[in-house]
Order: sequence, then structure tokens, then C-alpha cells
Amino acid sequence: MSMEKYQIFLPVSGPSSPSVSPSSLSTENPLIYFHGDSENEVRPESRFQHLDAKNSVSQTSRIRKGSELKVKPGKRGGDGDDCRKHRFAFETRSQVDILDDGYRWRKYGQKTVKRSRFPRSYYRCTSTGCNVKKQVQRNSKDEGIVVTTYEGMHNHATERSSENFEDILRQIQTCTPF
DNA sequence: CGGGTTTGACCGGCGC
DNA sequence: GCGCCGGTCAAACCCG
Repeated sequence: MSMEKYQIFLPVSGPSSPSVSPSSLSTENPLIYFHGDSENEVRPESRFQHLDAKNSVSQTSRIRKGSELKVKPGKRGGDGDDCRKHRFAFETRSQVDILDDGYRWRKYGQKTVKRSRFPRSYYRCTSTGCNVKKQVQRNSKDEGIVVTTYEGMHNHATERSSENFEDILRQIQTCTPF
């Protein structure tokens, strides 16, 4: 695949130069890879749903965003008030699964998915009225890479002042043509 | 005691 | 129609 590849370095207080070695990466200064999906003509929703089920999507992830995500009418739980959700996925090279993006997340499930050595964790934003979800899964090929999938958009500000990651997310959403 | 995690059950979509 | 599989629920559990 010949897609464009971006490397984002967080503007952390530490060494933010692009010359950091991968071994020195951590949650403090994760390296984020993501791919633009513009020239990919596959319908985003299906591609996204089968992100890990279908192809073993090697080292890179694709951004999934703005895809119509129909909410099943009879769904229990009642979190289906938004008909269309924004979702995108990216990878971070990090030692830990949970990166501090400034929001508070509550884990509501964990599943072992087929053809993946590592389980997938499901998180929901704890802020009331904000039903943003995210999935965290470690790459089975390279366990140093964590695949994070965000779904939805926050309707509130971050609680803590770790605007680093929020900047990145804002960049991603800005650069993504909705 | 309150909030988060764990974990098995359940539900619904999808492919065969 | 049936079975597989991913996503969610919720009760029990844990921990500060």
C-alpha cells in the first residue's frame, strides 16, 4: 500500500524532537501513526468494522471518521441518541494500553477477539451526557503498538490539563474531511 | 462508601 | 435457520 504516512510527535515538555528513538517512547511522548483514508474507496463503515477481523492491517491503522452509523432502534442500554458518529482509529507506540488523553474513561467490557493475541478493551467517557467510546487493542504483530479507536465526539472539555493529546485529536479531526 | 474494574451472560448482525 | 463473533450489560468485586 502506498498511502501517505504521518508521524505526529506530541508537543510535550520533554524532548519533542523527531529524533527520539522508539525505545524511549512512552505515554509521555507517544508516537502516533495514522493514515489518511481519502483515496480508499471502500465504504468506510464496512472497512472500519472489519478493521481487525478482515485484514491483519499490518503496522498501520486508518482513520475512520464521519461514517454514518445507524443506531439500531431496539437497542437496549439507551445510548443511541446520536444517529451518526465520528470514529477514527490510530496507533500509538506506547508501553501501556491506557494513554492519558485528558478525559476520564470507565471500562465497560473486554473481549478476546479472533486472530489476536491480546484482548480488546472497551471504554466509555465518564462524563454525563457524553457517550464517547473508545476501544483499545494491542497490535498482535507488534505488541509495542496500541491501536486506539475513538467513537463519537466529546461535548465537554477535558478535566485535566493534558492538552497535548487533545491537540493531536483536534488536528486529526481538523485534517479529516468530514 | 463511592467509583472503577472484572467477567460471564446476553444480544444482534452477518455469513454460510 | 443456525452458529459464530463482536459489542454491551450488569452484578460482583476491588481499591482508595
